[in-house]
Amino acid sequence: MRSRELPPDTVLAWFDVHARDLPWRDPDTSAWGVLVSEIMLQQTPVSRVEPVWLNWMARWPRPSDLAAETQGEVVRAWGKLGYPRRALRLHAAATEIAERHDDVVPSDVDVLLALPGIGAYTARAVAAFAYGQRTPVVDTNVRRVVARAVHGAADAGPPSTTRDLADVAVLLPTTESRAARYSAALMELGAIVCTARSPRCADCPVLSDCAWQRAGRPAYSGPAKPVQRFAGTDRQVRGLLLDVVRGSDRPVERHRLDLVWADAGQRDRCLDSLLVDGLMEQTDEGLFALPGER
DNA sequence: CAGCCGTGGGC
DNA sequence: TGCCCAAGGCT
Repeated sequence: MRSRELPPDTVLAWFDVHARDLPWRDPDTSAWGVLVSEIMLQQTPVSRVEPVWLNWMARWPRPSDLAAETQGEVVRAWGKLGYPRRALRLHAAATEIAERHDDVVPSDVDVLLALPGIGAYTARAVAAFAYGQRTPVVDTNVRRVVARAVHGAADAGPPSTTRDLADVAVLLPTTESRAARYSAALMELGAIVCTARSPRCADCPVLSDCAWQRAGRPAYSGPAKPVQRFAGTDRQVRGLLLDVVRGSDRPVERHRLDLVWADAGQRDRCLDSLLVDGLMEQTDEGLFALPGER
């Protein structure tokens, strides 16, 4: 099955010319490097990931290198990428890969899915981009591109993994290597042309085939998307607390943490949740440190 | 499955 | 400014 709106030849030719030169796209990048990039890129812009990824790969070129590190060092190297539990999960995944997969990142989607921090998107991204497999890779960019070009809608509706995967599966070219590259191309199209706000339709390779364009670019009519607050949430407070500990080379006193947020109840709750998550530990003297750095 | 989990940049 | 958005995953 071929898509009239997203023809592989057109999309691939565009990608050949316009693909960004990202370090994890270097042909020499290992499957481990691809996996690390995909975890870091979850909900995080490319520009912030690049320097951290370069440092990370120079320091821990194999899963076993990361597995040998303390959790605290890993959380510290994660820096301010956000969602630091990803760092712990990546460390746990590296440990499993080192111990149970002979230090080789699995290529099978179902095996990848069993690793911590790897879900429907990341498993298929690794299978496609590290191992060249033909499998639908569906992220927010792809969902938007398909919603517009194929379905004629301004944006994708609520995500449904099963439906989204089937939706994209029928678009993939038959040839394995072309399919993998096509997946990367759809993501790139969504990232730099078919963007969420003010899409650059004039630069789009499939403008003349686009169903949304054909329909006169109607406004989004689906259900309202839930807006994520941040200011004042536990997420913000956790971030502030962890930042204090992450920025210190020795365990910090409770008083230092009390300074970052006035509401003692919320502060205590967040501190406790950080301890429960394993992002922090308390020393015998009652000081706070990154895990494994007591 | 809806809500939660960081952070910063653009408009 | 406040809001939206950024290569999601987990419970």
